[in-house]
Amino acid sequence: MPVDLELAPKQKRAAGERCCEPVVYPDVQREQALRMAEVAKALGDPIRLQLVDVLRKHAGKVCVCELVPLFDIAQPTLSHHLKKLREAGIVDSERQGLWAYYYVIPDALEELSEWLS
Amino acid sequence: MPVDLELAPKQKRAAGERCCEPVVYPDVQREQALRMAEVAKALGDPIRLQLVDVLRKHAGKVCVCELVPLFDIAQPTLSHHLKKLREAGIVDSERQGLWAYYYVIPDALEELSEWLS
DNA sequence: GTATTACATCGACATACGTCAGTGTTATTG
DNA sequence: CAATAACACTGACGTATGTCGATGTAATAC
Repeated sequence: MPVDLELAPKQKRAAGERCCEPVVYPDVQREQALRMAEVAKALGDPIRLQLVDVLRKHAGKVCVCELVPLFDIAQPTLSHHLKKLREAGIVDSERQGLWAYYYVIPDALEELSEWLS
Repeated sequence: MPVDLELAPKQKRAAGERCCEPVVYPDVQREQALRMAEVAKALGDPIRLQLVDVLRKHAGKVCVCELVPLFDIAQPTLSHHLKKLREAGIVDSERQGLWAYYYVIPDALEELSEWLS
């Protein structure tokens, strides 16, 4: 997942010259960076990261009522975090009666994971 | 990298009963989540993610003056992003005369990368 | 010395974020 | 029907963020 991009070689600067030439920016990578940054941003909160951890570990679907006591935050705050994860495309939910079951969307983390490795 | 944590099994709720028992929260995972979330947060901006991408690709050290023309932002803004990456422990820099050279700290992304995979 | 270059820091701004108490919505219980 | 439970949404709050122009700092060129 590299940027298709060549950097100008470094060299001693002559008098009154800029140190480097401008480089063309490839739009190819831009949208991918936007997608991955969105995922990373959603994981950039310790509670959300642990939420994803729990959901991934329990490969099935987990009831919100089981998540609430795991964290020292109010229920609306947890609901807010789950919404953020939903908006980032990392998790999805299913209603069953009174309960809401959350699960990690398969391969949602794959692009970022591969770029990181 | 799992959370050491057991979830209460789901079951039909009897009249007037809560749907699940409270669960003990393990502090073991907490600090790891804080570290990984800090890294993820730093990667949660498309420009910073691309900065890391460029620096990783060019395994050596890259002059700031080569990074500026790659992005459509002012130089102080880029400096700000580099500072964020430094504070997150992802990159470090070296001064050489007028130039500053940035590089990715080896293994800085490893913990998050392994957790994601 | 002065001028110029590379980069960081400062101050300001609008926006986004994490958090909560309160409220609303929907489904189940009795 | 009314009461209760699970969860989402609203509005408010202080704080953090991304951005820029202006300024500061240190090194090189003349």
